[in-house]
Amino acid sequence: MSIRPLPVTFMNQMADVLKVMGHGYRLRIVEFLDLHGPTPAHVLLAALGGAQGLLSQHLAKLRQAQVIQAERRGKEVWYTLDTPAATTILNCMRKRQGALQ
Amino acid sequence: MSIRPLPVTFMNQMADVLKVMGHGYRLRIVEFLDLHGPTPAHVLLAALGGAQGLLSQHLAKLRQAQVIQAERRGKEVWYTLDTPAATTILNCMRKRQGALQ
DNA sequence: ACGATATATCATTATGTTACGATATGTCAA
DNA sequence: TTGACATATCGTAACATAATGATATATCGT
Repeated sequence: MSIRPLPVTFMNQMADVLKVMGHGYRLRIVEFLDLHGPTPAHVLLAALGGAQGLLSQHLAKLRQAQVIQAERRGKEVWYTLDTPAATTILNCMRKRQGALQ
Repeated sequence: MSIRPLPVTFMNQMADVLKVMGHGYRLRIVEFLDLHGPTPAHVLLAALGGAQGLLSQHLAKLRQAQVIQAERRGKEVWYTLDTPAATTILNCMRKRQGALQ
């Protein structure tokens, strides 16, 4: 039972997801959501720092790539991880921590 | 035993790896090496297509991020996957294929 | 030393990304 | 409806990346 190459279009989709996660700030957003579950943006802002507009832009990119989901609750917008792929990649990183540095 | 946030410097390193893999052509290079093992560049070129100089540039990026390793054997340069993280990410993608689309 | 093959690098252009500051929108409470 | 809070978007400058065509380097056989 040999492993076949994945379809090129699928590879390109996955490349987009990897690319979006391939940014320190966004990766920290993803990690925070993985550790703490659904979180409103202002809590992310307090935890991660930086300018409000910048956080919003990064959240938008993660949303576009369907890595996270947004849901408004009153004044707040709550963000949630939307793909188990993100958690899998994080866990892979956690396992490797120490081995790479 | 709760999971702690990964160190920021480590996160940034991993973000670089994800970013480098976040490109369709490079992702296909990584997949090919994962499926076929060590491979000389001209075989990759025949398999993946594109301009020779472009392949070389992408290989250089993957090398810089320590995703692959290069070893000259005579006229050829053989490339090998250098981090199990790449295989883990690929396997994650394989599991998810079909679920995303 | 020469030609052929394999790979890397360079210069350039086009395009995309990031961060910043400012401004706009949405929601609620008084 | 006004103010306060939460979030999103816009314009822009700095910077990074991608692809192309051309050229350079490396290795081998003759």
